[in-house]
Amino acid sequence: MKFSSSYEPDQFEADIYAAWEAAGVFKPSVPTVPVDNDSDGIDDRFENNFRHYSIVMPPPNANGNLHIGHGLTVALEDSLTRYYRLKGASTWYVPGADHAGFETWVVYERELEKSGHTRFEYSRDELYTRVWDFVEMQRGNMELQLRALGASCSWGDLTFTLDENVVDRVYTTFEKMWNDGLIYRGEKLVNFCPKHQTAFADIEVEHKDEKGTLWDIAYDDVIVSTTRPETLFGDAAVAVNPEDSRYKDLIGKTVHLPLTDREIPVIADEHADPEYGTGAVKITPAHDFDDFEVGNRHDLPRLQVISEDGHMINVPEKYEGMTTEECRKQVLKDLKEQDLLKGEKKIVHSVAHCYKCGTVLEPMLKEQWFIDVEKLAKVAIEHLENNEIKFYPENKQKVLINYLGNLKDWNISRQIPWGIAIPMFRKVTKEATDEPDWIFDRRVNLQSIEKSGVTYVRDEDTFDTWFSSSHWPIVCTDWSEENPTPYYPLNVMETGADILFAWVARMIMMGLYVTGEVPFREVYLHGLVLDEHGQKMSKSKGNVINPMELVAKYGSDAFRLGILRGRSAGMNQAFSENSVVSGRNLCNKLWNISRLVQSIVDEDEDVSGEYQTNNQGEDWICREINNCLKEVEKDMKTYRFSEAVETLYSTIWDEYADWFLESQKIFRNVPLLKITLEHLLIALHPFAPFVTEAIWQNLSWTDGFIITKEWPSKLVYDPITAEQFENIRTIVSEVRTTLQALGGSNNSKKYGLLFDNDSIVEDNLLLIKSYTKVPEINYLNGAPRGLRLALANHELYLDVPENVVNDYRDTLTEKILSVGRELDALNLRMSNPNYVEKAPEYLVKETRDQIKEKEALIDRLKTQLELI
RNA sequence: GGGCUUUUAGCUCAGUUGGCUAGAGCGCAGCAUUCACAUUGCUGAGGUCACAGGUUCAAGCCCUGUAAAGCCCACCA
Repeated sequence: MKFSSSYEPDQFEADIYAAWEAAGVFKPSVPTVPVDNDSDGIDDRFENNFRHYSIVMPPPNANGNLHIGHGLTVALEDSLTRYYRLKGASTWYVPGADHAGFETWVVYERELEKSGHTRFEYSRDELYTRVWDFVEMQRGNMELQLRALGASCSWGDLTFTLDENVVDRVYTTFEKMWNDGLIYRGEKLVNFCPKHQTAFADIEVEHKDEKGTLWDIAYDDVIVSTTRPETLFGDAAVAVNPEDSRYKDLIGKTVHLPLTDREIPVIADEHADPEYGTGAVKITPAHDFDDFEVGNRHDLPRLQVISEDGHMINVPEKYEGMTTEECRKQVLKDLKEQDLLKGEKKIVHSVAHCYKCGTVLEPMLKEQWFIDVEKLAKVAIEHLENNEIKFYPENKQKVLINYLGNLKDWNISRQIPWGIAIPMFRKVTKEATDEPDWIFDRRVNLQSIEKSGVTYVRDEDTFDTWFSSSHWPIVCTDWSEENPTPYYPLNVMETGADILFAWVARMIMMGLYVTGEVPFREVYLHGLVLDEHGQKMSKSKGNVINPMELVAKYGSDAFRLGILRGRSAGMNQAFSENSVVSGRNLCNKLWNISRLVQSIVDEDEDVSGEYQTNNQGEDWICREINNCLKEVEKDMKTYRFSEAVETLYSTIWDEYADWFLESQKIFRNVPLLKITLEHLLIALHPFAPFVTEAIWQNLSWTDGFIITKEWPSKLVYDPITAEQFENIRTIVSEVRTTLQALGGSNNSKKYGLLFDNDSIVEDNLLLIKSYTKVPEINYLNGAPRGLRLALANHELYLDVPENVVNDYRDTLTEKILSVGRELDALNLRMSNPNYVEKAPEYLVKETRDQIKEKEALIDRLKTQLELI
């Protein structure tokens, strides 16, 4: 006997994981590149879908630790992987690590600052090397944590987002897009973080409502309203609404720009809202997104008055070099002195912030690389509307289509050194007028290149990480034009619902652009893991749960079972340690179940051979296990993880342990015990990989690894006999309930049972005795006495003395009343002719049968009451 | 301003094409104790399914509206 009395996860987990890895069981069993594919008459596509199962991990930050969301991701993805592996598919779960461009850069820059240095002391290339080393030092942590969570991923295929093949693929796509005219260099307003000195894509910007002030400033006869007086030096016009009668006469004239000697035109534009402020608005094309558009419509000059580091430039000397904040104060003061400040109002408006440091973002005129997304989005929408990708939850499909329909061009330039260098070189030889201003070249290790006597220097920017990660399904599966792997498209993309737009949308666009196919067949989006009160976890609130601590405390399986509990696609749901405790309990229960089965097997060592069923309980458990397997299969197909776990939980605990195993203490059926336990272990394995493998390795008769076994086939049993077991369960339950209802303590020790002619009871005396724990069951000699079990309707009596029976009168009366109420409801339904006519026949028949049953039950209960 | 989601037991959630007496885990109350497991077993209490209408023989589920909570998108100077 190798089983200790409780399951101790830390005694097994590390060894088991190491053994799996050593045995190579995580690798796909069918090669990932196509082998010579002889025609065997089977449709390749069908065969591919049938035999391969591929899933890639959303790459965790190589530099960080896993958080609770990663814990959920791994629990979901690994359960799928293990399930399909058991189902016989060649599964390929590709792990990844993210260089996390901006995130990591922020961390690194903080380290630099701590050591008293700044980014300006180093060249871009030096910084890149330094960050690389910094990340390299940390990288192992994340991988160890994935192992502790039990991720059965193919480690040899781990993809880092800066791997050579990733960079190659990204450059190939970029070159193709450049040649296709989908990439352009544009001077546009971009959201710029003055602290981090980089631009962002629209999607990375965090808008927050903030209190601000709306000032009214007199520009001659026109009073404009603005929240940013300091930008007035960049004004190119004043706009009024063409329908606004107040200003009609002014359109086309000029007004004097305060604090300067400039005159600017008054223009008519829809942008000006007559209802807002004074109805006249100053137009600053270089520092406001709306104004930029207005400027384009009216061909206005873009005057930049704020530098990238947030200081005033190109302004009257007095203001030159001030920060925007200082300048605002000074401008307001000067305006007031000249009596040009006509009013102020407190307002709440939405302000763009850096999602990392919270700094207010400055709209900044910059030359950047943009992707013209219109065509890409259009193709993506077509495929989505064609239902080529199935979404869980379903509604995200529409949400995504809607998003893609309104997408603006995508800024892919970032001014940070940590990332994939943009492979573009700018012409610096001025005389070469015939040559293009920019050329594509992969030699980004060079700062400058020569081409037919012309010198070009490399753009120092790097790619937005979403640009490279939009290739994730392609690069992880090593797809290529020459060798399109059967593992692409992925069977499923599992990731967070919060990055539907940032990542999923872009993977779809890029997958279609590069391969012509959608990158995955299904998408499962998980929601946020909230704390137990439904609050978002955050460091500042101090409610962050570290998954690795829970793994250490309760075991990896317990964590996985716990985090899957009560969770459904796309929903932000609460999580508490309780659910992990319940998972831990299940593991221990299964361990002890196995311990008991093993002990029976040990005692009856010589029994072997095929299983067969010999009594009601045995047929019944076969039926229940079959149902459970069917349910789990259905749940896995529809990504209902929580339900799958719940089904297994109750089958293992409430049915196998509480009913079947108890019966097996009397009837021992070793072959059946073995096969049923194996079935349950295999079925639970996707969710609780370690404890099931630990048990598998400890059982005397099993061999190999459970991880590579076959998903159980259905058990053979007799359905009629199985159903008879329900009788026994009803009898036992009624005995228990009645004993409890009698009040007092130790009832099950005090009273025995009496039975009369009743084959079910007679055949199962020992079993009933064992379940109910009554001291004895005797044949009833003479007239019935005690309490007859009226619900179960069997010739079985609780042998209790008359005074105790009397105490039971109230319970009985109450029972008669409640059954009577149910009967009334049924009769009412039948008295409705529409019901009898329109409801399906089987329902009407069912109602009739139930009425009969209830009537009979009331009769029995009444008879009994009279007897008392 | 547009869109999405949620509202079911004390808490966290199921309830898949409408079908009768709405489920689970945790928590709570009572009973049990040399039994594989106290990380246990047995029993029980607890719900006008947010609200108001409507469709239907039948509504937690479908439709309309209201309220509350949360999220996303958008240029409000």
